[in-house]
Amino acid sequence: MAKARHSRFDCSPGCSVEAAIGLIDGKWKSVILFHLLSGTLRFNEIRRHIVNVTPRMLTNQLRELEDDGLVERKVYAQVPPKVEYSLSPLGRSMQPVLHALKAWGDSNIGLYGKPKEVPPPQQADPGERTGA
Amino acid sequence: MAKARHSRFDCSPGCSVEAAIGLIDGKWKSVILFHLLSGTLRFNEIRRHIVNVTPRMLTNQLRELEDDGLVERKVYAQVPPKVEYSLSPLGRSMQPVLHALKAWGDSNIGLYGKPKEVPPPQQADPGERTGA
DNA sequence: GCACATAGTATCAAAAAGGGTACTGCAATG
DNA sequence: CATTGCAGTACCCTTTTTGATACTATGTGC
Repeated sequence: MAKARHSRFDCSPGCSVEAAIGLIDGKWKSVILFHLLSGTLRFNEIRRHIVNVTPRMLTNQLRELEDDGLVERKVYAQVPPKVEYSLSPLGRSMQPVLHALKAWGDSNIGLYGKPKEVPPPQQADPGERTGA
Repeated sequence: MAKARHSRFDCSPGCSVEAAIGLIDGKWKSVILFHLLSGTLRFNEIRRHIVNVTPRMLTNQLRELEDDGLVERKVYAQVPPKVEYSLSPLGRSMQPVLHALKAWGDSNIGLYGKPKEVPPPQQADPGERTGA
């Protein structure tokens, strides 16, 4: 994220982890990056890839990604505007992360946004807060 | 994981990425998970690991992680309360992601939360928006 | 003339997310 | 007796993020 919303780094070992996700959180960023892994895309192409993203949001996220140096934006001075977005080398270096994320999601999330149910061992009351 | 099983589903491929990220975003979640990778911790231990986290926030994030099945919470009915947090199997399966994140952060972030500067080739005006 | 497509902006609003501080109950410690 | 530590809660507030819509400019196609 462009504005270090994620904490001030006093640098416990988790810092770099946090910093890294800080750059790819945001509702659409990771997805945008993921799509860009496959190649350069134009604004409306991304829009069509990611249903439900409004132009405002897309611009927003793309700008932040650009500001963070993960994405490159190339404008063609044509009459029907043409703007291409692609990963920068830095963005491309994010590939392992994105793949790890996707791999995890594919195997642990039921494609509906929630983690798969882990069958509880033999709990009578799985939802209890275990209050003493 | 290249193809596992095709989710015969119209969700764009980025979905699982987004879902995965959705579970570990939040200002402190990834750091908490990261610390828990090393082993079980008690509430105040985590607090001490992550400077600047307020109890409210910590509870908050831990509860969300618990709700998402990534973290397990174990309460001991002792008099000075004792609560242990540890990764669930699902949370542990996040390890590759967390490590990828950390690896990326370590090599691409200057420990101050910003991506390392990529030395610009020979640009006189690095900040231009390239407006058509 | 009119609509369409491109790549966005502008303007408004609502909802999350994050944050601070004070406070709880109880036992052991000093 | 007062204090400390544990594991949080309660309350209230600010900031950030997300969102829908409508609107811009321009050239092409009908």
